Amino acid sequence: MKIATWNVNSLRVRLPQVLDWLAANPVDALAIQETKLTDDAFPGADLEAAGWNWVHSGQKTYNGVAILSRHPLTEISRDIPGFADEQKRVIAATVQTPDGPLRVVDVYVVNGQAIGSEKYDYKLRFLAALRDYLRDELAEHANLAVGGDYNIAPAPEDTHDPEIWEGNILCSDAERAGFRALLDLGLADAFRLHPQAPSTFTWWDYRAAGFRRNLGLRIDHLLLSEALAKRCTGSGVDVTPRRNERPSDHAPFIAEIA
DNA sequence: ATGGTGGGTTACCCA
Repeated sequence: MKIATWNVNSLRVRLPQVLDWLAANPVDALAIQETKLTDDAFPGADLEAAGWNWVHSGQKTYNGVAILSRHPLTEISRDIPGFADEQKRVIAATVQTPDGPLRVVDVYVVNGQAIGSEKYDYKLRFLAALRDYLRDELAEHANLAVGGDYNIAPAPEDTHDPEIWEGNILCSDAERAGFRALLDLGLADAFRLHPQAPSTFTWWDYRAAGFRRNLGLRIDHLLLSEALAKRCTGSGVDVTPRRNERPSDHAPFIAEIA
């Protein structure tokens, strides 16, 4: 079984690339972020024609999250219960795999813009609410995978240059503490369950030829409950879609579960 | 060290 997460930066633009990628990577679940579409504009018919079930929670221009699977999707939930938020950043569904239910939470964490800004404060509040939500999800679902764009590089080695990034947005102590609090619930960072090449990233700035020079960050993650982590046999970033024409600025991250 | 790009929209936008 394979689970993946990918920030596509506009599904309107990236749908052909997503369909191509899915054809080559028939994962059991794909968590998509930044669809930037309202629900009525979601390309559900195109996905269904290719054999994919889907759930989506979107809005105009910004944010928007979707889960795709060839298996049935049930127990669909949107947003973080009890956390008032106009922005569409969270969706969850239970994937009815042949091997049993897999709970998938898809999250697009707030970017935060700059330390000390209003958006940064919103990010920290979002992370605290997410932790409480995932605590409850874990209590109900043994097989829980939380995929998404967390907009946090967990450690200095998750940046191309700690000299530039340490203490900066996406790398501040408070953001990293918010991420660690998720791990402390009993979730494992699938990336770190297996050996990885140094300087492996999931996002590269469009500017300054960031991808060509591998000036990236590892900010997209799949967190696995203990039961899934025990069965995780591999994980890695697929950089190939980042080489496409008109690519997303993020690459997919995949975890394989036995 | 700076500024660069690419989504979206037509904004003092957001990443």
